[in-house]
Amino acid sequence: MATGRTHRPATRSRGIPEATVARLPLYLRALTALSERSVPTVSSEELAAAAGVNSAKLRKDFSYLGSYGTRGVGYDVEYLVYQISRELGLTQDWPVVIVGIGNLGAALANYGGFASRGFRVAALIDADPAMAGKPVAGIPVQHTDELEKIIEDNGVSIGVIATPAGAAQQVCDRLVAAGVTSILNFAPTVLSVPDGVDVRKVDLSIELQILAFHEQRKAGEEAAAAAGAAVDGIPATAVRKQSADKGPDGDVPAVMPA
Amino acid sequence: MATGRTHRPATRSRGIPEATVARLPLYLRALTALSERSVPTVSSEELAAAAGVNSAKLRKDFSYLGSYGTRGVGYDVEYLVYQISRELGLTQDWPVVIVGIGNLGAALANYGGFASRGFRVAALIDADPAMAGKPVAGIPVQHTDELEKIIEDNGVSIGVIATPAGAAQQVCDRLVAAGVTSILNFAPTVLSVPDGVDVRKVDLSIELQILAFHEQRKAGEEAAAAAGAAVDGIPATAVRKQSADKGPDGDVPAVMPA
DNA sequence: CGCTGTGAAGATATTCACAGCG
DNA sequence: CGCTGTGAATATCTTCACAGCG
Repeated sequence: MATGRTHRPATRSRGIPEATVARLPLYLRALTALSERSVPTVSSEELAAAAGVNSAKLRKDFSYLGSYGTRGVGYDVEYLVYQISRELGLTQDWPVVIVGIGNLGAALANYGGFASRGFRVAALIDADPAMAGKPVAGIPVQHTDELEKIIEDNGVSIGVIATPAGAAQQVCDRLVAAGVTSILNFAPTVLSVPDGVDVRKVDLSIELQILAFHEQRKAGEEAAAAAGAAVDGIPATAVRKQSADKGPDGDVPAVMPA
Repeated sequence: MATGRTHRPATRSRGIPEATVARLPLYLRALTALSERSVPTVSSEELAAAAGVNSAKLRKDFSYLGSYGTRGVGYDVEYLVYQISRELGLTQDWPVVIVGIGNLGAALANYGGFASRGFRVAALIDADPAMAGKPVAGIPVQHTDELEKIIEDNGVSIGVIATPAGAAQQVCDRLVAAGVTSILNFAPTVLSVPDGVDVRKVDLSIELQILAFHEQRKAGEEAAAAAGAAVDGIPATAVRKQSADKGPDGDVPAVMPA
């Protein structure tokens, strides 16, 4: 509540469905691997297997981009690599800033997948004065005070937030005010952003929780009638297990304070 | 192609839709924050705002769990925290191993959100003998040779892979063979796993590419008829931009080799 | 004949809008 | 009267299955 909208409303881009967009990078990676092995063409079946999807889905996805295949043959690898890259906007250079250079921020700075896809780490920013000047992944860390200047000087439109949860919204606001319109958020918080700004979220703990859900299900199926459903009819005045104890700060990833 | 199935087929658990499961952790986090502030009840509207979703969706999500609210009032925070925790399987302890202790692995090991949700880092594993014994986040790193023993001794069913792409499938196979049935994969590769094993993927570079897509779109809308569509009718023998150069190993996050 | 491209069917997910309980 | 819980309407995504091009 307050700062207006929050999530991207499935912007319904040109005509390409969001679900398809989310898979294009997957196809691109598989195609790049083929390209490096100098494979000239692939069938939808082969490429789908390499990307971990089914072939009908892949063909439908590609159909939104245009008719880039050849019936009876398959797809030209190089051609598709180019088309998908272009569609994703990877034929241009995207300067990116990473804010919050703890373990995670450092891992991101070192991540090879960035540079290899048109993303260039323009700057690393941290609130800790002791970090200033220290090189991480060959790039000197700059202090948060410089944030606005860095964004403007480098024409940065994509920002990565890897700070503790408590600092994320504030950093986000500054990034947005300085002109950033896309944010990749690793802090476990919901960010409020104005319309027109995209936020994507990566949350390690959420992924684990989803796994735990399915894991529990599996265990339940095995034990089935074995142990029997012991815990279930809880009185309306709950039981609670591990909610309001533990440290004062909910969910903060223990990266360097920013 | 080869190792059988690949992705989780939307296991369609009890009756709870996958999309709902994916949001439960979000609600849980918001509720935990309220709980810490000793807020006794919330309306769907308030909670939805805190979780960044709309209230109709939230109510529908909760309706799959049961009727835990009170009409005219809202939801009891503590009670809901418990119910969601239980549904997600967080009332039990999940020992987790992290394989690949580079920057990313270390960030994960230090991540507070794990411990706070019933996940316990049972062991850190790395292939580099030089790492063995070195403590990371207070836990001594063990060598890959011990992997099977560690899994069995600790009854681990969830594994986190933070190795370079090249090692991921191999590590995955060993984890699965040793009894792991849920995997969180940070390596930029498609993992093949047998039926019954869940894989979730977190891919930093994919998220950025999705942002770039939308970012490009925004730019395009602004410039609209300005610059005009210059690049488009490319001959079928592509142009390629940045595919087959760069280091020999596609997408590897530059974490410690495993 | 093989494989793409795609309508149409089916499955999921989201949103609306309101009945009905506290 | 306020707010939940939910059928019904809509939107989105996936899968099927096959026409039709190379």
